[in-house]
Amino acid sequence: MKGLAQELGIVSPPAAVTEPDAEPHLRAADDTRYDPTPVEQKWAALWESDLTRYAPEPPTCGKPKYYVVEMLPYPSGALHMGHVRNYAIGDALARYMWMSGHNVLHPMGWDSFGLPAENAAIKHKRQPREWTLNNIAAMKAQMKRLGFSYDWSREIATCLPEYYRWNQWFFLKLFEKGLAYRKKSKVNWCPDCATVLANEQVVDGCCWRHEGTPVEQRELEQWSLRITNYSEELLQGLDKMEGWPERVRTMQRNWIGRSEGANVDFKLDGGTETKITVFTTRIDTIFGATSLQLAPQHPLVAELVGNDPAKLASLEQMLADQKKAREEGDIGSVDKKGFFTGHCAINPFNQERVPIWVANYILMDYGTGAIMSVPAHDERDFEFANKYGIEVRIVILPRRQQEPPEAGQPEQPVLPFVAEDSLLINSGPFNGMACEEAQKKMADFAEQNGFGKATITYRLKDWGISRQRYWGTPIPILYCEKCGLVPVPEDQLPVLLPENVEITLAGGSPLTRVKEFYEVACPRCGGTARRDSDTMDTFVDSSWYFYRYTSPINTAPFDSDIANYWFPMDQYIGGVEHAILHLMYSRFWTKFMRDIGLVKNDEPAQRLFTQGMVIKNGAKMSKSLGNVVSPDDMVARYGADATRLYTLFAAPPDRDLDWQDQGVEGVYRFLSRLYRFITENSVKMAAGEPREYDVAALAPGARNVLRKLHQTIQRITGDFQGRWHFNTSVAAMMELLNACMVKAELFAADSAAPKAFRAEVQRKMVLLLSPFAPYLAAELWTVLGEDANALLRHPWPIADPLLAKEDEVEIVVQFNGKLRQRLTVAHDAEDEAVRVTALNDEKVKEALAGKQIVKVIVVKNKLVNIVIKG
RNA sequence: GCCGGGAUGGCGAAAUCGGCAGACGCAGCGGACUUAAAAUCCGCAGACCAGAAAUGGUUGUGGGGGUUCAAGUCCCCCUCCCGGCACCA
Repeated sequence: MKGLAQELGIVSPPAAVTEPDAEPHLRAADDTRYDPTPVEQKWAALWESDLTRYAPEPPTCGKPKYYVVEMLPYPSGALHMGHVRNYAIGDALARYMWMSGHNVLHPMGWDSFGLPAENAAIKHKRQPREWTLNNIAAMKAQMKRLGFSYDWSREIATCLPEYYRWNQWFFLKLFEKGLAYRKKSKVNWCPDCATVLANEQVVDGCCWRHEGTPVEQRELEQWSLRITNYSEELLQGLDKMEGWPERVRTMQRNWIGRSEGANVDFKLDGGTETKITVFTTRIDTIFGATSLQLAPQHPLVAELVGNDPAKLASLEQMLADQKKAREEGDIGSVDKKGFFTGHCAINPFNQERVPIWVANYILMDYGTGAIMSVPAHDERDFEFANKYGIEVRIVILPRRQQEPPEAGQPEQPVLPFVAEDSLLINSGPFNGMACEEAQKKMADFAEQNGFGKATITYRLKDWGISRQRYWGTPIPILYCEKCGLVPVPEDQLPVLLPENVEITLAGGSPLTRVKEFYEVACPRCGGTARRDSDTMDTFVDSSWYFYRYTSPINTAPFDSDIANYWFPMDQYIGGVEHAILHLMYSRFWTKFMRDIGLVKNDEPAQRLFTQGMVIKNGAKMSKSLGNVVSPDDMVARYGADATRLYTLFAAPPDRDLDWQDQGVEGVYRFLSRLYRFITENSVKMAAGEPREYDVAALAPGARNVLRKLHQTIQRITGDFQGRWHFNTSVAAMMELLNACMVKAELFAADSAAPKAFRAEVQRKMVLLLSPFAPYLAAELWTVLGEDANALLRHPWPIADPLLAKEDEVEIVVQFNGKLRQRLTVAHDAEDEAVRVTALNDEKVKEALAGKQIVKVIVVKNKLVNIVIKG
């Protein structure tokens, strides 16, 4: 299969990864250190020529499948260290899985639509397509140089028609099922992007891409996807997703923001049938409602306010304040303001008249945009009521205060009093009920009498996907003068994005200016129609790309049978910044695909891993801070292996990593030592040569090295199967090498140690190294006379617990928990024997003189603690 | 305010089950090799006190309390840092 760039006919040759001459001091004439560049380039070239090297086997191979994906990058032009870290983690895991007998799928692709390409087009006068494809070529070259084990034959780029036509296909399916709909509404508009943003893309009132650019509210008609149809399932699913970090699950729960309550209709006083529906989570306090509060944008406000100039002015002011607060990002701290409309409504529970107010703290886009205000039992209502002198009526009391211990009035609770572990008072027929019971009974009562019902409200909103930009997937919809809205027939997909379009950030969607695209004949009536000129949010692209990897075919988004073999992903790896956006959208997409029969899984990924950021000098790497470390520079100086290994060694993968240039050097020194250790003492075994040897006959020094080897296998295998703390895996390899170097004579040419023993140590060291530093591993495997091409699927070494076990252990003797003496005893020695040994030790006896022993605690292989008095 | 995650030498960190705190590495110091340097190799190294030294003692995992023979680890309270949500009715 051809490579992607080839297939496309890349406009200019891929930018070579430049490897400037390394620092002179690293390459002195008699420098004995490992020079990674020629070695790594040799293997990179060999691996490049073998396109099926990292291809999975067919599902019938009988091996357990393992599907690991790292989040695909945006092709900005160059990899940064965060990418390297992300991919080094995934690559180590993929290689370990191959070696432990799995059928591994490990693909890579490009999230290649998006605004930066348009900005580059404006700034450098280059076409987004050309710019993007060149970036892909450059970054792919970097990835190959880094030695990642991707099956490039499955590479996808979301900006290509082969891919985005399926976005369009999905859109039509969503439209067919009523899950894609058009609505005119207030939307978030970023003036710098010159386009609309989804709610998820607004951070503190500003654009997620342009910190400090406040998002404006504009009234626009655009396409939305009904992700809210899945609110409940998206929420419920989180409980079962134990392979996902709690942090991400919590963030998604917060984002979905489910709250249980009830809608209640208040009729307008004055005989009309007009109703105001409020949403409340505390219907049990409805007898304490002393006003209704409407959001300034509430549709009824205009009618209630009429043309009273004072009220109109207040309303205007309120809207302006809200806008300002939103732009400053401190909505919560704004002073509560409001005014009485002059109208009242009727509380359906007690037929009381309650005044209707408009208040700036009521949000139109949550619940119904109207609330019943219960000042006694809600903090915000309390504050508002005090300011405007609205009645405060207590309708619940803490249980213990229901029957005062002494005569007299029950003690007043401190207001506002919100505890749900309370009982109702002043609530007519509901008096004496517990809050929880009342909530149910009152909602039922409302429903039976037709003025309300139990309701669940979510904070999650539908996903607005229209973008007024060029570089994205065209929305496959036409607007015909006669037929109205017409979906593009499926067999006419893809709707190709036109090329050579003039890009500006002004004047709405660039596509409206491309006549041959914009103006078309209606497929139904042949009359004049125009295309939807918006493109899709790029989060559509990334919502399903990992399915496409499994079978990039041209008759469907992917082959369902093959997808069902690989899905769910066993492991998904990426940055936590996608916790809500991408990870919520792709869960939604999976559920939709399941519902139309494309896949069987409910969730895309069994396990999710979110790696920490790479920072330097305590701050995120950025050009403006001048603290960016270029992977190319590191690769040129220390090699790909050392660069990757350092990203794993410097910190546990889930924590932020503070980059230190000298740290890479340390890891590089380790690789050099290992290189020298094996090349200078290499033990090659012939094909039929026996690999067995008598362990019991090994000299103590050799036995210690063998023990350390098996302990190292245990530790590294444990890290892969457990917490992924590869920093300790690397440390363990360093310890093993140190142990070998200390006993260098064991491996010298004239060594008395069995050849098979020496070979075993060297071979297993290389096997352990290979998931982390594949180039050096391949080189050393060859040095040992083995076939480096077979290394990828060579069985992972298995630790022998008997060989790993210590014969003797050092235990400590404590007096009341304080260390007093160290003793060496046999491993697993009987507690009683250890106790006797400890108590008979000269130093211990001396220290015990005149003291009374209260108790002696023996912990096997650890310590003896003597509890003394006096 | 609510939720989640953190705080361990000069620095990155380790200690996976309550049992020797500081593995491994960086930086540092001392030594070997070298005309010299680089590279490499060997050794020292939490802090404080005593000692010429070997060594001995005290103290020490953000702060305070508790449980325990024993706490970086478990419980309660507090401080600070990072992330998410936040006038969500």
